[in-house]
Amino acid sequence: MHGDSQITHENATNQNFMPVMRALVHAYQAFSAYDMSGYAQVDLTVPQADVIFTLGNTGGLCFKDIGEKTLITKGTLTGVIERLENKGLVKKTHAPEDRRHVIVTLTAKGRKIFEKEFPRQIAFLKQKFDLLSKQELKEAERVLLRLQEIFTS
Amino acid sequence: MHGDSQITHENATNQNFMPVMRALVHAYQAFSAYDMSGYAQVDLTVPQADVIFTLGNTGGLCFKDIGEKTLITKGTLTGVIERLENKGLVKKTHAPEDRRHVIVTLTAKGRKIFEKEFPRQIAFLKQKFDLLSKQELKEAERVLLRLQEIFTS
DNA sequence: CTATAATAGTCCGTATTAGAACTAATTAAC
DNA sequence: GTTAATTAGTTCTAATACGGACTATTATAG
Repeated sequence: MHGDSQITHENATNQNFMPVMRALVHAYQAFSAYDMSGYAQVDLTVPQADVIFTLGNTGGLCFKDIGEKTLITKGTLTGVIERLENKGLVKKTHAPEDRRHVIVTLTAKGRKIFEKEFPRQIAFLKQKFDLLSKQELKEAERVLLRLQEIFTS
Repeated sequence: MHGDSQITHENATNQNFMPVMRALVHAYQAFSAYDMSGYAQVDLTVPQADVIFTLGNTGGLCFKDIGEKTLITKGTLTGVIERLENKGLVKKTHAPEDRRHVIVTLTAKGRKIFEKEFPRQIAFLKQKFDLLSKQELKEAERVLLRLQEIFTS
C-alpha cells in the first residue's frame, strides 16, 4: 500500500489536472471554430488561407519553411499547395542553387486575395481578442507559453 | 484620417493579440502531439480512444451525447463508431422509447480496453501536467476558460 | 387528425491529417 | 571520387473533419 497515488479507471477523471486539460481543448476548439467561420464567405479553407497569409509579404518560401510556419506536415502540404495552384493563387518554381527546393510564390491573383483577406480576417479575430484587457492578454500569453513548454520538454 | 486603427496587410501581423493567438495554437498543438504519442503502442486513434473513454463508466450513450462530449461532429462520428464496432469494442442498439436514438455501448472487450488504457493515458498526461504548480494549474484554468468565453460569446 | 417542423443518424463530396515508402538531389565519409 | 547518409518533395493509405442532402422517427400546429 502506498497512498492513493494509483490511477484507476474509476478515479482517473478526478485527477486535478483534468479541468485544465478540458479547458485547453475547449478554448482551442472555440477559437478554431470562430476562426473557421471567418472564411465562410471566402473560397479558402483554413489551411489554404494559412499558406496564403504565410506567403504574403515574402518573396516566396520553400515547402519546408511553409510547413514549419503553418505546422502543416509535408505530406499534407503537397495537396494544399496543389489546390492553391489550381485556383491560380500560387506558383511553384525550382530553386536553381538547390534543385531539391521548390519555391512557392503568390501570383498576382494570390497577392490580391492576400491583401484583401488577410486584414479582413485579422480584424475579424481582433473583435474577439479586444474583449481581453491588456492585463489578460499578457497573462494569457505567459500561461500558454508555459503550457507549450511543458509539452515540448 | 482617423488614427492608426486601420488594419492593412502590412501592419496586420503587428496587432497586439497576435502573440497570444500564436501561443494558443502552439500550446494546443504541443499538447495534441504529446497526447497522440501516448497511443503509439495502442491500436486506437485519438478520436477512437476519446469515444471509448467517454463511454467508460456509463451504461451507453447515444450519438448526440457522444458528439457533444467529444466534440466530434455527427458525420464523422458515424465512421469512428463503425470502426470501433468492426474492432468489436462497441455495439449499437436502438432505443425502444425513441427509435431515432442509437445507443452505443462498450462490449466486454471494449470495457477491458477502457479499464487498461484510460488510466495508462491519464498517467501519461499527468507526467507533463505535474510539471505545473497548483498555482499555475489554477491560473491556466482561469485563463483558458476566459478564452473559451470570448470565442463563444 | 393531418400537414409541418424538428430531431437523430446515415451517406456523400471535398479537404485535411499523419505517417510510411519512394524518388531525386545534395552532402558527408572514407 | 565514389559510396553512404541526409534532405526535400511526392505519393499512397487509412482515418478524421465539416457541411449538406437524405431517411426515418417523433413532436407540434392548426
